Amino acid sequence: MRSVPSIIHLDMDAFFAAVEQASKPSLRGKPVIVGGLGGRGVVSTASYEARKFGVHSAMPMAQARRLCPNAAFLTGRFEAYRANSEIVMALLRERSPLVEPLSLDEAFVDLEAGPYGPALAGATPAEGAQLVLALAEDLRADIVAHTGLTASVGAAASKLMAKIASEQAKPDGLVLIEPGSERAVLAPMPVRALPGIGPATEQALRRAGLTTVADLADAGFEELVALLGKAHGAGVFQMALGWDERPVVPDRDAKSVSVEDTFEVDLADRDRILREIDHLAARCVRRLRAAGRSGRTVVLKVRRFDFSTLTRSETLRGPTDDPEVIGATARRLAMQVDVTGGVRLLGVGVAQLADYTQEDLFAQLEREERGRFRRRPSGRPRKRPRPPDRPSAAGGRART
DNA sequence: TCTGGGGTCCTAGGACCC
DNA sequence: TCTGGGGTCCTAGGACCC
Repeated sequence: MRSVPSIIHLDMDAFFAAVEQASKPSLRGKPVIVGGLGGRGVVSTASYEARKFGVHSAMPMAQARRLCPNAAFLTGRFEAYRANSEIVMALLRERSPLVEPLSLDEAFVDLEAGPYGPALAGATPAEGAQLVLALAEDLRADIVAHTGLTASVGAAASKLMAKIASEQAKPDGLVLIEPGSERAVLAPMPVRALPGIGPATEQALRRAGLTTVADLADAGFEELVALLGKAHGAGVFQMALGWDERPVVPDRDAKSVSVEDTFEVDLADRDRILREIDHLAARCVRRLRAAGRSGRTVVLKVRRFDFSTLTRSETLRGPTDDPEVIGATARRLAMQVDVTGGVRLLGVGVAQLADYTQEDLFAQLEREERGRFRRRPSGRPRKRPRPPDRPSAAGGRART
């Protein structure tokens, strides 16, 4: 691991709410809550003023209203957030070409690959740390100057520790973790401080008597793998030791595109459900095409009245960006789902993405195939009838 | 007060192939 | 007849993150 803390993690403070406050002075210093305003909305971002009342992300909006009735409640304005995000990301890229955005408001930057890389590489650890601190403060000031928004920055020798540092820096702060001090810094922290450990993993670890990161390190590789499975267990053990060699990777291609809608009132009518699926498919395709991609696997997501959520997917013979094909596939999948009692959410997504195909030959094939089936004399089953929860998959592949 | 929307990665079983 | 073993693809679900 490097001896200079030249990886930084930047996290904008209460980003959506802060953008609203920056663009509307009357909101400054007041609680602002951004999220879904409908009956089933949740909080997307709460300003720090609102957090004092106990409001936080993912909280149902109705609860937020009870806790903080005098807040300004706003729906998201994503164009504004995206515009501010682009300004911030551009400022990061001035510091290094190695910028890895994690979301609109968060990114890793590897300063070693930037203009100060040589200086950092040639520096003693102490000099290097001083230089990183100066660069990070300059960055934070630059962001305020260009956007009026504050950011918290963590600097360390790895992504893991930079992320932990930025968490400690919030809000509007800068924290540097000295290379070599990783284990000592992590040891007293609760396991939840490690990225990738959520409520379920925390519970599993607690049942085994492990509550701090030091406990994880002491437990050892074998026990963590037995408890959490191969990949997760091994990853958690490495993190517990402060060990992380993951590079900062810019320009990661999306692996799936999806859209979903939660309805104000559950949908019970099958025809209405099928119409909604068509709309979702059209929206999904718009996003797919905007990204210049096409997809081979169509995924339907259904959340029922009781919040039970299931997915059904079908892999086509080739990638498509045809809304007719994606819509028809999703509708077909919907016919396999029991919707009695009602549906609160529908989603349509596409995975196994490929770069845009000019001719979209596979969509043609899919259309021809459907046409053939329609012409088939009625009453005759096409091929073998599909079992209700097992759509044909291998059969399609064999004809490719 | 019931619980958004957009993603990522992992696991596990069955099909299929050699 | 009590029956391999590995690799890959597909599907479903779950945990997690912002």
